[in-house]
Amino acid sequence: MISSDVIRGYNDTFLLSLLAQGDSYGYDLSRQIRELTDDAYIIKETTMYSAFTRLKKKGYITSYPGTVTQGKKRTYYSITEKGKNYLKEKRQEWRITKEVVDKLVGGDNK
Amino acid sequence: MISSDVIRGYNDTFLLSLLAQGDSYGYDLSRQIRELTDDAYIIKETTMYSAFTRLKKKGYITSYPGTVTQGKKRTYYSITEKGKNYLKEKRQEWRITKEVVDKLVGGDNK
DNA sequence: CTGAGTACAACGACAGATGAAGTACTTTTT
DNA sequence: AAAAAGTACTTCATCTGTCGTTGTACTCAG
Repeated sequence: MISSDVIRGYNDTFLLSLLAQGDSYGYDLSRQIRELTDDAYIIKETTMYSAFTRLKKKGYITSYPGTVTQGKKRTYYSITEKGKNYLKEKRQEWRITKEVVDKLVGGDNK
Repeated sequence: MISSDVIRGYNDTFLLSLLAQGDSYGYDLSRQIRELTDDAYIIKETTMYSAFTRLKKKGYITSYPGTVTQGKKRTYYSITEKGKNYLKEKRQEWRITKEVVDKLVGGDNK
């Protein structure tokens, strides 16, 4: 199980990437992450909610109250144009990061 | 230019990976990193030297004074067996991390 | 009525990265 | 001969994202 610390700073990008496919709320996004990675990565609740705060402050997402279906009321999140641009940059950055780390971690890793 | 924060936690692995090819000293290792990545990643001095302290404390490297050739005296570093095992684990981890992030950053990134 | 699941929030602690500054000696440039 | 640039390392305080703990609040299955 990959630690969140390993991919530090990319949690924001994960959330934005999922939100780019449609509005959603915290609990569901964390479930999506877990399922997409076959339990290889499970985002911590605290990590996720502090990410939302950060993303909102930066203007990358907006939030609105959702319909209460189960338990506590949901908060839905929506990606903004600014958020989409940031996501684009991050996707580009990830491509370069991969190459850089591959070279340096090296060891003929097949 | 990739920030060290992006690949947080992997600086230790970079240094170990280079030391696995032979003993070296700080300044030279930082130069190797810069050249290997074509200036795409330049490790900060403070980041590197604090990494050495950490790696020594964990028993992944040992150090010994080198011959003074230019300026201040060099400190050479050597990877230990424990360090080699850690490096192996990290290389494995990186392979998984790449897959996980690829899935989550997604967006048909070509 | 108890426990598991859904859904979120506040708080303090931690660790790696960073910026700024300093030490010390050598080589190159002006 | 003085200044600047390069080599090589150190100390210290600060920042930021993550993590652990705890708490709130409601629903549903047994």
